Amino acid sequence: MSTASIQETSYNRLLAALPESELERLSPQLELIQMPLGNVLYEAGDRMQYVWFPTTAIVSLQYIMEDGTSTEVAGVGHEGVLSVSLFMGSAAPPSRAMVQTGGYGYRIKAALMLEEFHRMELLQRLLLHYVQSLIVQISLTAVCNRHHSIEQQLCRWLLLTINRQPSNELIVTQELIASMLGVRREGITAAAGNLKNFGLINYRRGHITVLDRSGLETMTCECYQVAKKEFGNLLSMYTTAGHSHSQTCSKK
Amino acid sequence: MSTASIQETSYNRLLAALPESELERLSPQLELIQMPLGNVLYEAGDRMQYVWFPTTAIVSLQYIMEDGTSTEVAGVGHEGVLSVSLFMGSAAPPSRAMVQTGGYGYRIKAALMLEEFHRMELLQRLLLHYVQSLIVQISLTAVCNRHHSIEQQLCRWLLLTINRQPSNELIVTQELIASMLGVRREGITAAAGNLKNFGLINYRRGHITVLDRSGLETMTCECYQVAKKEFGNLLSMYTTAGHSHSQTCSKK
DNA sequence: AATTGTTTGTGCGGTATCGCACAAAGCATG
DNA sequence: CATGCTTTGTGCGATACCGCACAAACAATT
Repeated sequence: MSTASIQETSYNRLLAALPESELERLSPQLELIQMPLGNVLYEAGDRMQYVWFPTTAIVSLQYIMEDGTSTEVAGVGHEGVLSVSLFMGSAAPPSRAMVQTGGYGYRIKAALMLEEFHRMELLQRLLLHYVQSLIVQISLTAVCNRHHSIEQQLCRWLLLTINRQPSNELIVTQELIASMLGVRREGITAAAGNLKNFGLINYRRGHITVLDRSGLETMTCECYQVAKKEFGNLLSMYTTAGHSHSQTCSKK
Repeated sequence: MSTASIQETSYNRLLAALPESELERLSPQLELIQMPLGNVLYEAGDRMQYVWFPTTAIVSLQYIMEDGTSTEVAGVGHEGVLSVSLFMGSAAPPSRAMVQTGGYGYRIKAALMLEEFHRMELLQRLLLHYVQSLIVQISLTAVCNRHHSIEQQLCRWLLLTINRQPSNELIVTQELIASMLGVRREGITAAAGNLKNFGLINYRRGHITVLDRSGLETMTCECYQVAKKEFGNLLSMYTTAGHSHSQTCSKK
């Protein structure tokens, strides 16, 4: 099938881990391709046409921010696969996949790959889809840690937290928030003091009350909106009028 | 079944999204419980006994570092579920789950929940397990961004990258590495200069050669070892002598 | 009402990283 | 081998955050 041994299907560890029978079923669909440096497999939000299994290439998953700057949240080499979101039930990936080290890999049409998942129970689909949202959230955390101020992160944390509960009064100490965000307690004190001066929140020992939600939303970083939207999409997809048969339909 | 409306199963959005028939099958197994503040559902590495669906409680997923300090990588409220690693094929979670806002939730024995996944094809299990490793990697990125120096992060990045390719010479500019790690190019220049002085690496325009791998390993942060081990476990589980029938066996 | 322990506020020097500006070195191309 | 562009090196001051120390405010308890 292929000539150079390093380019054989088995060099991708995931493909190699499949039993003979499974691999035989897939291999007619697998296409050996070059993956040159700088090649963008997909952009965030794209509808993915393929699933890639790198052999010698290394692909970088990058989270792109509004100002165009990007941060790598993970790398994918011969141990992995790209277009993971597809398996998770959402065709639109949260990050860009760009070849960071040129090389070879295999690709297979997304639709074919999805057929392997068509027998999944609804419960399984649902949970997997949630995991996808979780991945987004973790990614955002990584991004936020690198790029945004304590104040912005505090806003994000407050908003995400009150969205999950009925009241707009949180029962937490600044000390606890600090350990959540991985910063000093004094940093939280300072940031909270500012937000209080702006009239966005109020607080006393162990309690924080959100007074102006939209005010917080303007102060926080983009991470909040993205995270919120991600969960919103997930939930609306399952709670409204039954479940679409095609997993790849986009909201348009 | 339960009295207070806010504590009904439907208040957890995932449970609510299940069709009647599915929920009826699960509900006899679901146990309404209190989830008091500070309660630790599981520690990183624990064998999980339950799967939790919070209703009013909020749980924090925390990555614990060697010095005992912790960072939240994600929060889980009524939109989510805990013990996700279980669905992903690895019973040992990468992070601690601690109740951050006291409240209620439902729990179900892990073994029962796993039965819902027993019909999965091997391919599906494999891919899902990989996703779990990916989550770990993303989490580590978040942690590393917050807590470790550019120099440590550069070491980690170099090691993870050369582990994925045959040669120990990378073809990247410092500029590119900087954008990967989300820092200034000058920061990479400084860090690389140090590593060069220590004899750990050598480089020229667009090329970096790793001279002393174990030297880098001593300089990098714990994140590297964790990430490496995570992928190692994943791969060894599928490449050696067939697949264990129980997904919950620990390496001991 | 007094006491006690926890939580929050504040000040100060230290450090890592940033942003910018520009110089030096390296590679490629004609 | 000379030119030109990219990459790497260096030197600032500015800034955000840290670590520590301690004071002030608060709530719970006696």
